[in-house]
Amino acid sequence: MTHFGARTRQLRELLRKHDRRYSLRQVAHRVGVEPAYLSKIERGVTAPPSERTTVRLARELGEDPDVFLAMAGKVSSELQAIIRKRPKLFADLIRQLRDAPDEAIFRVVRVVRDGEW
Amino acid sequence: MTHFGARTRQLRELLRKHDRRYSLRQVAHRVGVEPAYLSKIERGVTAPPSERTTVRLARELGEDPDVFLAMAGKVSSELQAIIRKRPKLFADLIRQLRDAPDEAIFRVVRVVRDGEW
DNA sequence: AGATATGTGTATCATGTAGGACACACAACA
DNA sequence: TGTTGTGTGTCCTACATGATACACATATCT
Repeated sequence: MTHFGARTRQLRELLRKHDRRYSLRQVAHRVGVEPAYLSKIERGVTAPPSERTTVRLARELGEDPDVFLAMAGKVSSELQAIIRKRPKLFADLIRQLRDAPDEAIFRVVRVVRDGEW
Repeated sequence: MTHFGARTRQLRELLRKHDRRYSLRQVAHRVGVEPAYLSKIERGVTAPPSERTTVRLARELGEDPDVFLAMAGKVSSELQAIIRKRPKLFADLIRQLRDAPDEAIFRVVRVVRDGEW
């Protein structure tokens, strides 16, 4: 398991090869944090940042926010809010799908999306 | 929306009518917190307690832990862990079901449970 | 060579989270 | 009437979270 910071650095350095505006300092500036802080995050000296900062970082680096949040050990507060509105239903559903193959979950998404009920 | 503390007090006082072991002090003792703390929780003076304490309280009062956690503004860390393992899949699924009627979600649970795929 | 940019070490801080300790007033009970 | 139990007010605290500020050495342009 490669930690959150390592992944951040990896993405940033990849982008940097074609665009030198992806220095640690410039990314930190665009994301709205101090360079020293981003440095510590990338090296894993500090725990991953807040949800807000994690999402900004994800957008900046072209990563999926939900995936990036997951690597940061978090679940989007938006998703949590959806679950909290109908806790029993969603808790049952999620536990039910815990060991289901990706394909099965994806099928559910598709079926619901296409309203084939 | 009746807050977490009010609901706790309500459940406790209901149980107390038939069993005087459901005094605030005794419940607090069994749950493992100070009476003064539980008092503050029930009156909403303090924010809802930790996940651990919330779940103990739920069990003590015969409430569903997921529902109780939801009232406390939280989502079980167990459920979060499941989501974090496949963030894209679960994020899509949950957003997809945000506005679905209860019945539709329940049907999904049932279908997956019975393996009718 | 000089200016500018880069990553990092060290120190510090504000706020939130999750409670514990203790005393007090009141009610019930024997 | 004393003892026991009950709920609550006040004060305090340990730890985690989420960062900032600043200085410094090094690397990169011009």
